[in-house]
Parts: sequence; C-alpha cells; structure tokens
Amino acid sequence: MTGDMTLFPPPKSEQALLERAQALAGCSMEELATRAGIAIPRDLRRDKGWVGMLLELWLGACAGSKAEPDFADLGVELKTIPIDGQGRPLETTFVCVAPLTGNTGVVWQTSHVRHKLSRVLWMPVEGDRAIPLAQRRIGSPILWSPTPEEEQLLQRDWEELMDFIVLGQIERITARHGEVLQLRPKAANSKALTKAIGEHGQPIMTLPRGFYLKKTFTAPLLARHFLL
DNA sequence: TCCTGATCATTC
DNA sequence: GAATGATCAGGA
Repeated sequence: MTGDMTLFPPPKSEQALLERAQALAGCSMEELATRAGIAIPRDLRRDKGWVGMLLELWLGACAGSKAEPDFADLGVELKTIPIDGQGRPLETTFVCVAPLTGNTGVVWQTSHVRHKLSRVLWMPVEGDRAIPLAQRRIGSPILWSPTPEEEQLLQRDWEELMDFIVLGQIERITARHGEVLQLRPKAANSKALTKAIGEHGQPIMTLPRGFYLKKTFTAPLLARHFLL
C-alpha cells in the first residue's frame, strides 16, 4: 500500500461527501493513517499540511490539483481546522494567495476569495499540542456557504485590503487590518519575494501574501453548528 | 496568553 | 517563484 493512493474515488454528490465525512467523525489520526498505510509524524512542525492531506485522501479529494476546488465536480473546498476542547479554532484559516499585480478592475464578485469560500466542507480536528498527534480526533463536519451577513463582512474587508494593494500601499498592511479577513505573509521564508506595486506606482519586490480568515469569523461559524 | 509575522514540505 | 496543504513561536 502506498501513501499517495486514493482510498476512495471522488464522491458523486454533496450528500455522499457529507456522509463520508461524517463517518470519519470520532476517528483518530492513528486509525486513519494506519489504515491508509501512512507514517505519523511526531508533531506538525515539519509536516504542517499533514492532517489536511490525510483527510483529502480519505474523502477522495483531487489532491495536488490546482486552481480548482478540492472536489471539482461538486464545487466544494475542503478545509481542516484545528480546534481546542471547546470547539473553538486554534488557528486562522488560509484562503488563497493575494494577487499583488494586475488588479485593475477586479471586483469581489469574481474574486478568488469569494469563489474559494462559496462552498466549504469544514473538518474540525483536535489541535491542542498537549494531545499527541496520533490521538487527535476528527470532529463533526460542517458543509457551509456564507450567509449574506458573512459575505458582507468578507466583501468589506476584501475591498479594503485590495484597495491598499492596488494603491501601492501593501507595505502598510498588517494582520490587524480587516475585521474577519486579514492579509499575512504566505511564503517559504522572509527571503521569498514577489512583484507588487510600490507607493509611486513602480514595481517593487515584497513578501507574497495570503488571505486568512480570522478566528473571529470561524469561531461563530463552528459554534453555530453545535447550537443547531 | 494570544496574535502577528515567519516558516515548513512538496510539486512543477 | 507559485501553488498546494497549513502551523509555529516569540514578542506584545
């Protein structure tokens, strides 16, 4: 058995996907890794995407495909989210890389952020570092689309952040900007650079950035599920 | 204690 | 370098 084989073909419907995801609830990383023939790292320091890749395998996501949803036929994106004992998120959620050039005329309606978040299967996973990785369990999955209120929050932040980028003010953006959506470095290290627009409209080199959902956005989203 | 800025692996 | 998958870790 090899690590890159798919345990399942892609699900044929949202319902099938959700049922498959629900069947994983309560399972430990040890169970899923062992049954997939995959070694479990001691921790995630050098394997940050390990849990996400493991769940892609079990859910039949198109691993490695790019610029497409994880479940292309269904238009569904898969997101694992580490949670504490109360079901609250332990980390922000990466959405997509921010385009730093060629943004003249871009609007929210056709943005990558909006498309990525239009339909998401959230897979909560115990993430407390006091719990050995092998013993961490999958939580109850949530198939989600933004409510009108949530989309409005996202759009407001996205437009504010994109304005900075287009106007050559990217170096002034910090993770504190945005109520629910923030812009932070997304790179191999602080020496990785990409082209952007400078304060006088000239090309500059800067850190690649990504859009991330703040915990203030994902926490209520997860909590709502437990109230229903 | 928590959040921001930095970082890790892998593929192409 | 860009894109996929994210979490780490020290300073505020």
